[in-house]
Formats: sequence, structure tokens, C-alpha cells
Amino acid sequence: MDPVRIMLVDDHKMIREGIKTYLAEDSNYQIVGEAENGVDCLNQLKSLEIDLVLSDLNMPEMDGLELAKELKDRYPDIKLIALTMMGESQHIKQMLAEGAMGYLLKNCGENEVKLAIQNVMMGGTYYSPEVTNIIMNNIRKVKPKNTSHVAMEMPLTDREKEVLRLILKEYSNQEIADELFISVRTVDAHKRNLLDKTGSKNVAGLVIYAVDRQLFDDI
Amino acid sequence: MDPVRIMLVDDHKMIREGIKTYLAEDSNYQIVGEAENGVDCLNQLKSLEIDLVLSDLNMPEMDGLELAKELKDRYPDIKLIALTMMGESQHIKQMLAEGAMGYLLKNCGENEVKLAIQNVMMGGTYYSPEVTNIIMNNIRKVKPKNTSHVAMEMPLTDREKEVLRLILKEYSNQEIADELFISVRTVDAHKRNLLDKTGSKNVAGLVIYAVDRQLFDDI
DNA sequence: AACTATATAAGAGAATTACCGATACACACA
DNA sequence: TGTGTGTATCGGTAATTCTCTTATATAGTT
Repeated sequence: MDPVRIMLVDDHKMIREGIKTYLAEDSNYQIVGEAENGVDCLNQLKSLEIDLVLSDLNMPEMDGLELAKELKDRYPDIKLIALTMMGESQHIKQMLAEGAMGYLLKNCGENEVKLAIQNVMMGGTYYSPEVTNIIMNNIRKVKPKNTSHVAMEMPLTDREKEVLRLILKEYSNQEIADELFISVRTVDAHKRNLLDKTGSKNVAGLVIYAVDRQLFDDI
Repeated sequence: MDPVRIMLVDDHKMIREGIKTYLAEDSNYQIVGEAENGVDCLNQLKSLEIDLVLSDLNMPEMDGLELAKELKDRYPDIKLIALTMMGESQHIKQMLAEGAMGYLLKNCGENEVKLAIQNVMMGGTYYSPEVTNIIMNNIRKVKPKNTSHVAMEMPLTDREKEVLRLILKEYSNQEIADELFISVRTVDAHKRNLLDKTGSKNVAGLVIYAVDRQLFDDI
């Protein structure tokens, strides 16, 4: 099999050197480019054939997230694995959302790097266990509320959910009325009930309610 | 070490039997209870000392999510591992949010079950790799939008972010004005600029924008 | 048959927000 | 030293939404 053609993107030379020593003696991997930031990387990509980019998150000029967006847009076939340090669950989720197929911690070992590259090159994914934990903990800790008033929570009727769904789609009351073939006053009434049931003060509250209960899968 | 005292909760006898055979011959584990749904489980807990609950998600009477909430509330020391089949990323995230410390697929092997129980009993976590993939893919596929107009995206000013933050807190324009010691009209203007910059039609759009960019960590 | 929940709708006034400006200030650029 | 450009600040007026109250029809329950 041809070696995987890799570009390293990190503003710290030391990190790049480290990874190079990991992969240097293995003919399955070939480091064909190094960049210090996203802009640098994109420039080099104009003249290089690359299979996979291993990129840091925090960099001057253009960070990993911006780079991920550009890569997805301009070179959708190039695989991306993100390199990160602990405690960046915020960025991790965003990178995944932008198409990173893998995630490595900077203190990972040689075998883990190779495993990640292999998985991703075969169309799979790789997430270092520590990263998985960060994400899962992040998901878990999201809700410090609902302790006492759980039982008090009222179920929404189908119609109310329908109205809520349209509210999330940024429809005005009038537009919702037209969509559902009912009067604005009715929409008004449903909305009022929604505000009561969810304990919200306004539309913002309704959206947040829907989002953190994941009422609709398109959010 | 004392054996881990376990309760199995699943409406399918076959599943319960399967897990029992996995753990029966190992003196480190003791199945002290079996329940067919959440209500059944909670009833038995009144008279049983349990360390860990292994629970299905979809069950009649009271499902896994409801059970998780009740356990967290009434027996916060009891560990919970969720049992699931593929394709339930929605529920997975919710279960994690409700305090499940682990996640197993129903087709997992004996060793994986034991590993999960050990990890969780030691205060750790266990997520089956397939489940991890489901979650990550779910995070990844969320955004089918931003393809062309990525570059067009305008950065928000500090003041605008401040206003947006208060909007997310369900403040009215007047309340925001009071909080920031400015006129309602100014708030209004900031809001208009926010709507323009984010391409939103109304507050719902702003909230969604903030949520899926994770602009503020309290959402 | 009576009760409850839901969906529907209206009136009327208050409150809020949206829209179209305008001014002021700082900062960059030529 | 002008001349933009972006940001923050408001005012008036129009449009919308909210609040409160009331009402009817329908379906399901007891």
C-alpha cells in the first residue's frame, strides 16, 4: 500500500518534531508538509498532494476550526485529525461538527497516532479515550437544574409541539397561523400555554427548553 | 473485595438471562434483583441493597430515562449503566445527562460487561466504542448548512455578545437596557445588528445561533 | 351525564419589538 | 487633514406580541 501522505499543522515546532519521530521510520507514513497555522497549510496544499492533515486547534493567523471549515469546503477528500490538549471540550465538539474524523491528545504515544491514522484513512474514526471522556462529561454536566420540580413538568400536546417546532424555525405568529391554517389568536394561545408549561418568559426560553431537551432532531 | 450487587432492568427476559450467564460464575458479581421496568425496579430497591443498576432504555411503564432521573434523585449512590441497541443517540445523550456513568450495547461480550462494571464501580466511566461513535457522529452531522456563506460570517462585537447573552437569559429589551444602563432603543439597535449579522429573523434564530456555536458555556 | 383536557378563536388594551432614521466617537487610511 | 467605516448611542412611529378574559366544539373519562 502507498504510504499515507500527511501534513502536520501546529505552531510549535517541538510538537511537529515529536510526531515526525513517531512516524519517520515507518514507511507506511510520509510527512510531506509542515505548517505553522491554517493559512500556511492552505497555501502549501495548492502544490501538494495530501491524504491527511494532523492539525492543532489553537494557532495564530488561522486556527484549527477555521482550517477545518476551509478543508471541508475546498478539499473534501482530505481527512482531518485534530490534535489537542486536555480541557477543550468546547472546541472538540466544534471540530467534530466541522468534519474532523479523529481526535488525538498531544501526549499520546506512537501507536495511538498510527492507529488513529489507519482508522481514519480506512474511512473510520478515532477518538482518544480521554477525549471521549471530556465530551461525555461535558454532555453529562450540562444540566444542574431540574432537581425538585421534575415531577411538576407538564407534557406538551402534539399541537403545542407543532407550534414550538415552527417557533424554532423562526416563524412569526402570523406565519405559524398560515402554516397550520388556524387563527393568529390560536397560535397566540398555544404560545401562551407553551410559555406557562415550560416556565419560560419568552421565545428565547422556549428555544432553550427545546434545545436542551432535544425535542427536535434538527437542532 | 465484596461482590458488586447488581440489579438488571430490562423487559426482555432473554436479555436478563444473557447477562446473568455472563456474570453467574464470577464471584465478583452478584445479581440480586431483576426488574421488567422502572417502576418494578424502584419497588424492589426499597428492600434491596444495590450497588449498580444495569438498565435498558425502552421499557413499558417507566423507561430508562425516567428511571435514571428517579435513581439520581432517590438513590444518588447507586451507579447506573445503560443498556441499549444501536441507533439511539438521542436517548444516549439524555441518559448521560441524567447521570448514567456507562453505556453498553446489547450485543457486547462478557468481558466488556465486566470491564464496564469495574470501571464504573471504581468511580470511572465506560462507553462502548460503538456508542462513542454514535454520539460523535451525531455531533458531527448536526450541521448541514454553512457551505457557501462561511466566509460571509461577521464577528459579533463585545457589546453585541453581551446583549445576546442577556437575550439568552430571557431578558426583555427593557431589562437588558436596565442591566447595561442604556436606552431600550440602543438595545433594539444592537438586536437588529445581531439579527443582520447572524441572518436570523427573530430571537429564536439568535438563540439557535448561539447554541450551535456554543457562544456561552452555560447553555 | 358530568368532568377534564385540548384545540379553536375573539376583544381590547398594554407592553414589547421592529423599522427607519440620526448623531457621536474612535480609528484607520490616504 | 479629510474621509470612510464600524461601533454605540437614541427618538418616533408602526407592527407585533403579550395579557387577560371569555367562549365553543370535540374527545376521552368516570
